[in-house]
Amino acid sequence: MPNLSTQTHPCGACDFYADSVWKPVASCSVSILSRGFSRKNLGIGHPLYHQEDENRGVFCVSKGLIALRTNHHNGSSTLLRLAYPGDIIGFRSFLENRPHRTEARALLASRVCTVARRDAQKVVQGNPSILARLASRCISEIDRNHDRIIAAATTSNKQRLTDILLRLMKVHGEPVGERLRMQLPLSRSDLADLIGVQPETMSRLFTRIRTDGDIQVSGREIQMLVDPSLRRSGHG
Amino acid sequence: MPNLSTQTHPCGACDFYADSVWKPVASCSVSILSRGFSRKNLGIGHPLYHQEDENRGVFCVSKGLIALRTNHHNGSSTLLRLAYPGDIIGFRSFLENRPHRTEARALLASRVCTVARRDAQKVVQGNPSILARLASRCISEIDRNHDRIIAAATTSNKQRLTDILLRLMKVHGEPVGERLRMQLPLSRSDLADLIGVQPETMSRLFTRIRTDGDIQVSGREIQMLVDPSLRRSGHG
DNA sequence: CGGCAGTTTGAGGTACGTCAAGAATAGTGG
DNA sequence: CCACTATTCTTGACGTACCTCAAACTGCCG
Repeated sequence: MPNLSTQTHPCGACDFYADSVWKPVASCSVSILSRGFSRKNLGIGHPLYHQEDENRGVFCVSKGLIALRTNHHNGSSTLLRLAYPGDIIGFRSFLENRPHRTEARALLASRVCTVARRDAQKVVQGNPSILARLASRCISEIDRNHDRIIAAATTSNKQRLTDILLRLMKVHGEPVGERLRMQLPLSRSDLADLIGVQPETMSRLFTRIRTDGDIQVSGREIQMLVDPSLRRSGHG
Repeated sequence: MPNLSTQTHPCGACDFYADSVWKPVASCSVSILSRGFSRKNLGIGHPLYHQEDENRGVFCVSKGLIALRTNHHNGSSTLLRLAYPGDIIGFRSFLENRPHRTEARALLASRVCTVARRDAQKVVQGNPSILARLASRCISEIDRNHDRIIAAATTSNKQRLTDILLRLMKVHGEPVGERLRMQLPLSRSDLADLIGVQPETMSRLFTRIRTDGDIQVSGREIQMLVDPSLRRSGHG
């Protein structure tokens, strides 16, 4: 039975507490936050929510990797975002009170913290600075989207794939001698959905990257030098 | 000399007052809002702000059409948004307290209302529901960006240009007999920057659309049937 | 051993980028 | 009103990259 007056913040022990959207929750509201708080483990491939689902709250990735994807009528899909620990997802449907427009699915074994919709609304109403932090997350998403739109318009698909591999390596890579190695958390199809090409083209892009020699590719295992000075390769 | 207690809302006479982000301003804060409020006319091609400029406030388009564009190092540029009356622009740099990442420039003779940065901050702090409305505008921008990313990945450039022309016609078109006619507010280069192709390709896309026969093109003058059932043409 | 999903490879068609030149348009000044 | 210029737009030619359909291959699991 928790003591309401001294109740600890549910995110207090989280690595990302300093930047948590829930950090500004005042002590008197911590009990509401705690009431709506729950944690959930997701195995690889398991969904957190589906497209068109009603919003159940605000989700925060605590561990692993979540893919946000929209499925199209013709069966294809587009990968819109990779959500890492510390990232908030589901905030659009929460703030606009509408169904999800993307599905969220674990690419790696993941852990997600949820603040149930009703309680999240109460806490946000009682503390505007949470809304300010949510707005900041919105703006980060806008920035990411703009970067992606610009990259799609100005950069070759091969270069964009290289950029993605470098970014993934920074997060997932582990040093092996003077190299970095990672197990790709994404299938070729997922990468194709991320770049916006067909799976066959993605396969051919890997062929071209492999023959360039800077990046070693063997199935989902990727290796490269620790500090690859390969941002040069032009827009081909 | 305005009577502070009964001061009228500066947006009160605006057509978009019902959805204005400043509508929730309480009567006691109207004086602050009014203090920071100014209106400005922009001739065609004139800038509202430049890329890298410090934020001067929150801007609301009152009349005309504003293009938000990012210029790249190599001299090219990408058109990220067309802002119409009622739209808020410059909110990212305002909320995040950072320089603009886009430039804003009038495509048509325009009028823009500004709430100066310092006063806007005060008013927002005093009324969280304004922040909620700003967040809602952020989400609209995210939705637009997602639609664009999806369209770029799944739709042919010819179809995307057709979609843009239809959307522009809804706003700018005027009936002439059983047809709609408009003067394109965008140059071929601007449209190329919007779709993400080269100007030469944009010219060829127009050639192909013209030969399809559903849309008549003559320079910047576009005509089509009032209710064109031409959403059919596939992804060719 | 036999499926099965994910991936790769091949062949042919289409569309886009690039460089280049030419045509149309708008703006300017006489 | 015309001539002139600058800009914008169009067209051509050629190489590259992507899409589509198809088939073969891989690893994995039953």
